[in-house]
Parts: sequence; structure tokens; C-alpha cells
Amino acid sequence: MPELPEVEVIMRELGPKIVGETVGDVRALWHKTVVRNDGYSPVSESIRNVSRHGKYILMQLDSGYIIVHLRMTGQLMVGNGDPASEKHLRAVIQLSNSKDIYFYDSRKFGRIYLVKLPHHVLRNTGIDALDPEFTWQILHQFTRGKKTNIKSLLLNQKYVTGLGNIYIDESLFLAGIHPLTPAGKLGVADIQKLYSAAIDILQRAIAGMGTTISDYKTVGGGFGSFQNALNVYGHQGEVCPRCDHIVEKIRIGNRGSHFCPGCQKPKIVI
DNA sequence: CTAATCACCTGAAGGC
DNA sequence: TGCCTTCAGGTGATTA
Repeated sequence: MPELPEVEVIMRELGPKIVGETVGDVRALWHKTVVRNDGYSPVSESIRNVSRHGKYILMQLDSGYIIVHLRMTGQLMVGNGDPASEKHLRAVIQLSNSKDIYFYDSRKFGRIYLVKLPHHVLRNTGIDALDPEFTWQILHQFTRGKKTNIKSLLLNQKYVTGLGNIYIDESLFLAGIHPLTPAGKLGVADIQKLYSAAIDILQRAIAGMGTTISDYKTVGGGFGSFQNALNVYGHQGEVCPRCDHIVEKIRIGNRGSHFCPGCQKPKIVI
């Protein structure tokens, strides 16, 4: 389940392999994988830059963008005209020098957008969680007056983009905040702790090459290591690493949410 | 405006 | 063995 750290690792590996290449055909093997919505064709354009916004990978071309979202099971590989496997191969972006970008995606949720303007794809996303301009004060503004629980607010990408289910659960644990706490009830000290925890987790996860639970691989086929550093995600029923309570798993907004009832006590009645 | 629910998909895991 | 159900979760659309 690629979130910001996994996408960052993939973006860093992908860039040097494809910047400067000229794009040929973009072939969809699953009809919904490649989305063309404003008439843009990347054919014969060169890749100038590769960047990331939230969980999106942006390849900037001469007059438009190829934007990739891996969703749940998407993987990007770069090869020399011969895919390692046809299984789950959903799209091929041909490059010059007989290179290809292969997009694998068993669950078919991932998308490759061909657009003139990134806004068409990114319009529902807010500030990137690792953008230097993102501060605890901005997080405080987002939460002020909100009755929505903090877990759901952080999952909503229109405020802060890049955090997903795993890193939100881990950030709330580090900050000692119950996931069902109404966002607007969080005080400045809580917000500062949550902000620091999230940034710290994301940076450490990037350093660890991401979290491999099931499908995530780097462009070179490597695995992440941060799954070994998780405190609560997937650890329901086990003893909390910080106190003697048992980690619980509940559903919030139809998502599995992991927390320790001992050190993430609700401050008010939920 | 928020909140809840579903649709999109496949594969793995668990129950019987 | 095998069939059925449940679950995994990012996002967008729909409904209340």
C-alpha cells in the first residue's frame, strides 16, 4: 500500500532512469488504467523532470505530464523492451533506446493520467506532508473547529496529502492521541506532537526504503524495511511496546485503525 | 458544509 | 479438497 514514503523512494529511483528519454507509445493493457482527459498526447515529447505530490508521481514532459497513482497494488519497473512478466501488467510506456516503463497492478485501481495541466489530477489534494511550508500551525488551522475525528481528517487528502492508513495510525500512536478524538478538540500541544510524529515517521520510513506489507517494491525490485519499525499497525492483540495494554483494532470510516488503549486514551467521552 | 456508504478490483485467509 | 465469505485500503461518486 504505497503512501508518501514508498512513492518518494520509487520517484527517486525512477527519475535517473527516465529523465531525458523520449516517450513513444503509451499502451494500456487494461482499459481503465490509462486516463486521457484533455487531449494531451505525450508521444515524441521528452521527460524533463520527475517529482512527487502526495502519493502521485509526476513526470513533466515538454508540454504536459504523465501522472501515476499506484493506489493499492501498483508497481513501476523499467526494462529494455521485454517485461519480466505479463501477469498483472496493465500498461507500458515506451521510451527511446528501446526502454520501457512497465506498470503492474493486480487490483487494477492504479491510474496513469496523461494531462496538459497537473491541476486536472491534483485538484483534490492539499499541501504535501513533507513540503517545508507545511507547519504545525497549518495543521492546527485544518483541525480548528472540526468535529470530524482526527483519523478521518488525516485520511482526507484535501488537507494534508501523502499520509495513508499505516502512517496515520503510527503517527497517532507516537503522539499519544486516540484516533477518534474530534480534530477540533486537539490542543496546541497535541497538534505539535502529532505534527512532529508524522514528519519523523515519514522521514524514517523513507530512510528505511518504505514499508513492504504485501505488494510494495521499489523500481529495482527491492523491498522496504519499515514494516519492522511499526508499533501498532498490524499488531492488534499484541502487547503495546510502550505500556502493558493490548493493541486494539477498530473500524473508523470503514478502515482498520490500530491503537493502544493504554497510551492513546481519549481525553473526552467519545 | 460534513458524514456515511458504496464502487472499483483481485488475492489471500479463514470458516465449514 | 473446495466453496463461500471477509478483508485489505486510496479515491471518487453518490446519498443523506
